[in-house]
Amino acid sequence: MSDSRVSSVIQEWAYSSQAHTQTLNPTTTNHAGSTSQLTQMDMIPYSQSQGLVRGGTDDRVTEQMMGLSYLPYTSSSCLSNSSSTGTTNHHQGHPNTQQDFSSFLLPSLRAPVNKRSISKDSAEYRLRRERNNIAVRKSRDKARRRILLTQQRAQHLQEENQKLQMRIGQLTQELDTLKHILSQRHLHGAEEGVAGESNI
Amino acid sequence: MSDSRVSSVIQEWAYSSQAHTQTLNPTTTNHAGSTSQLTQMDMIPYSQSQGLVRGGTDDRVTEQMMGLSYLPYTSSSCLSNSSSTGTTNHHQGHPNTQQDFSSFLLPSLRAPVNKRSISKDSAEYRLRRERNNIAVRKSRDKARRRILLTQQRAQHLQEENQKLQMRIGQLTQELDTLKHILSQRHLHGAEEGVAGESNI
DNA sequence: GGGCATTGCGCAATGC
DNA sequence: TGCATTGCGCAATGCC
Repeated sequence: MSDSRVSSVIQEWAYSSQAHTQTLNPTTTNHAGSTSQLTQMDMIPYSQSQGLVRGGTDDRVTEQMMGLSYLPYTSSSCLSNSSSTGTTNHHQGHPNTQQDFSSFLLPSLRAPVNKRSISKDSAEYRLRRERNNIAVRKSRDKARRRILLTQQRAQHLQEENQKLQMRIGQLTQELDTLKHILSQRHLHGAEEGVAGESNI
Repeated sequence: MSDSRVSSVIQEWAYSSQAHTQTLNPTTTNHAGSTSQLTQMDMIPYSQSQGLVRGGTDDRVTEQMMGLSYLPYTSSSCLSNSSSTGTTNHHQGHPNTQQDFSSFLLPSLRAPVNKRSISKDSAEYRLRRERNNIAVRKSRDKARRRILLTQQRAQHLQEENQKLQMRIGQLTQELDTLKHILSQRHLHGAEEGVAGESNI
């Protein structure tokens, strides 16, 4: 769940440093910076934060936190950037004047040199994209259903809560009544006892 | 809330017919077709479906429906399409061989002829995009918080429900006890009454 | 009308 | 390897 913007930006930058030639702004890395504020909440995967809503008692999340996370990443302009075929428009903003420093980066951050030349035109790329798009739609439908179910569950629980509260009120009142009767009868019984004795 | 793909596709197509020159597939309109299946659920605006979870009892939404909505829209390839500056990559897929039929469309569906020539390079465009991006992040943060709160609410309600159930159990038992005592005392009182009379 | 808010979508990174 | 999840930007549309 780690913030993908850092790596993606670096990677994109690395990409651009080897093949792209766009006019971009050197301010993009702020993306990662400003968003890292809302990590904690965002980082909770659905399977954990929602799954079966189990876990115990420490699911509480400080809701107060995370504000302003939507402030402009950099308010940079991010003007265009058509990659090999002008298809992508994401993670723009890295100066083309950038030299290839990828060799100084950790291997994990280095640009995937010739990652099978993701041609973006290749049928394989389109196939993968299309499959991912399907998966994305599927996943989002699932998420929507999950959210809706949670809302309905909360609604149902609230209604049930009210009924239970009312039931408790009834029981309590009934209990009070019986207690009162009992105490009365107790007194009455004592009086009767006295009266009986005086009758003899 | 209506499916935006229809109009967007038409609009994009109209756009392309007047200025763009890409090689695209004429299969895009299917997008609208396949997604219209999951409307009902998707169409519920947060302000209504979640807002203050008020409204009454008709919030129920047929959860059974909507499945397979993630099936491929068209499995079309949607190869690239760098608009004026190669920035966008959405709603692609409209043959450049298309002629301008926009004049035959209803005014509301017609392409916004020279909608101030959304140059995509203009500072105004970037300004609007950036503002929208900020709004989108803000809105999504809000949605995430809302979802989390709903989950926590459901969790809390469930716990409270269990406590209430236990309380009801206690009260019921106590009530039974008192009722038993009362019935016993009733018998006892009757016996005492008989015993007293026979004593006379 | 102008601006922010929502929402569906595709892309890319990453998780599993 | 492939599907699932998630953040992001774009565009359309809703809502003042």
